[in-house]
Amino acid sequence: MVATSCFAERLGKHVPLSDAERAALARLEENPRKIRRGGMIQRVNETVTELFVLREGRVMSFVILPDGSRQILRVYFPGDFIGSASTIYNKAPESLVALSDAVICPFDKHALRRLLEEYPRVAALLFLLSNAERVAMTDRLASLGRTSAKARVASFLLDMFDRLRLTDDSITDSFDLKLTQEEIGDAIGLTSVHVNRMIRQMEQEGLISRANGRITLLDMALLEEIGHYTNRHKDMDLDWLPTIS
Amino acid sequence: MVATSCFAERLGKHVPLSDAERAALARLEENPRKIRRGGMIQRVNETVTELFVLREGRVMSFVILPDGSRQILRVYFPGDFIGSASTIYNKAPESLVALSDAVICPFDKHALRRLLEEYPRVAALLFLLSNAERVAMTDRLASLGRTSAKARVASFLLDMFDRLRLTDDSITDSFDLKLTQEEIGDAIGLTSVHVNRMIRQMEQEGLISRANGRITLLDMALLEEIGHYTNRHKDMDLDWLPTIS
DNA sequence: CGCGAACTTGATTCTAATCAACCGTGGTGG
DNA sequence: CCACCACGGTTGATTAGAATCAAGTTCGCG
Repeated sequence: MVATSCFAERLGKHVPLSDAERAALARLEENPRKIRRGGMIQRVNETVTELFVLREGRVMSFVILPDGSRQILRVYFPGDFIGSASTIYNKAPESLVALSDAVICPFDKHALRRLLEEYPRVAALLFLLSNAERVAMTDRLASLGRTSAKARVASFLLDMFDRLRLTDDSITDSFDLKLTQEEIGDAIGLTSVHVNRMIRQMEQEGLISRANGRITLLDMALLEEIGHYTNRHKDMDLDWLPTIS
Repeated sequence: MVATSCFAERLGKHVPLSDAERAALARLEENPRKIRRGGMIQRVNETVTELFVLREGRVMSFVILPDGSRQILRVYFPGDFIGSASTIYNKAPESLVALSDAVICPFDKHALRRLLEEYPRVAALLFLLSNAERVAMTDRLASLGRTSAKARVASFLLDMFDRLRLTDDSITDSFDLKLTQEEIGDAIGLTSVHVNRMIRQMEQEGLISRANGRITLLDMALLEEIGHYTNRHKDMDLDWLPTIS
């Protein structure tokens, strides 16, 4: 068996990888670094040449607007590829902060270049996953642009849930959000006060229940309807990619 | 001189391309197809195996929510690569409609596969541009989630302007929007009525002026401030990519 | 035990949506 | 050729949904 990695494992869920590819991906994770909850990984406008694989914990990307308000752009989970913006921009367009204690594996973009050169199939795969991220963004965009506060909360919860379940099979109907209501609000364009009211309302209606930070989804079907949510992870198809050479 | 293409020309603005790469990209555009204004290119949930290069005109991607409201996800200009979602999904997550008479060049995703296999540097380049699209989405996300109606209109106009200028050097301070106020609203999460009020207000304040569908930006600096807008096209850096072999 | 951060709740304000009417213009068919 | 129509734009009045402001309360932790 060849050395594997968090990232290779994730990619391997989509497409079989050769041993050489696995080894190459594992090399990206040679320098794990621990980050404390709240620790800043990357600051907006800072010069960056590094990307990251998130191995453990949770990380968020966000921007702060001139009036001080924050927009959380994305919450990342183990196995996610973070900071891809530095492939095109020398200055970070977004900040990265650990939402929980986390382990990240930084690597220089020149390491990525070598990977792309030597393993074109991996390059293709990264291209596809970047497209998947783009689609995830468009879903959020429709949510923020055209749906009610309640719908946004519902779809946000479902999205977190489905993404967590990708890597953790033990999850059936409940999960630790590990976000404050203020953070939820900053992710979906609401104030913490209003997020609270919506969560509370959904709890009273029997859609969800809560116990010390843990959310249980009681009526998944109704939540999906309320949030206009579609699970994008189910029907991905990458089979048409180049086969292992 | 080797046959070139709309798409190769665009990519070539970022990174020098070899003749072989140009030729390969040109092959994607072998089957141009004319589309009338309003013509549907792709319907959401339909099975799709094609992607497109937009050669002429304008195209938008959008979704319709169950209550009938529409969210426009992206407006595309000549040289743009459209429908990349079908690289991962067999069913289209978004619809594509021509905003003006347009010429699109469809190609099958298996043609893309061959391209990615044979020209790894192009694969890398597509990966990077997909990341750029993702960043553009995050900018919109912050705009919809955390800024006022006026700010959204301002940043939307500036974004259109800067993207048009990428391919059309003759543009200095004015451009044809070719969108109805309702379409603008659907792009930035407002009603047409409110878009009208904002545009009108910005006109009175001397920020912009209008003449039969043509917008002139009178105070670019102030517009950027109002819209919290940053031009992402200026400081892209792809020089670290593999060099021509 | 006391402190601070997160959560909860009510009262009020404000932004944008909704509803409704009207105008101007370009295209169409009688 | 002109009347009419449809679509996009404009404007005012009213409403609704979320923000804001303010004041507790609960919980985890040093």
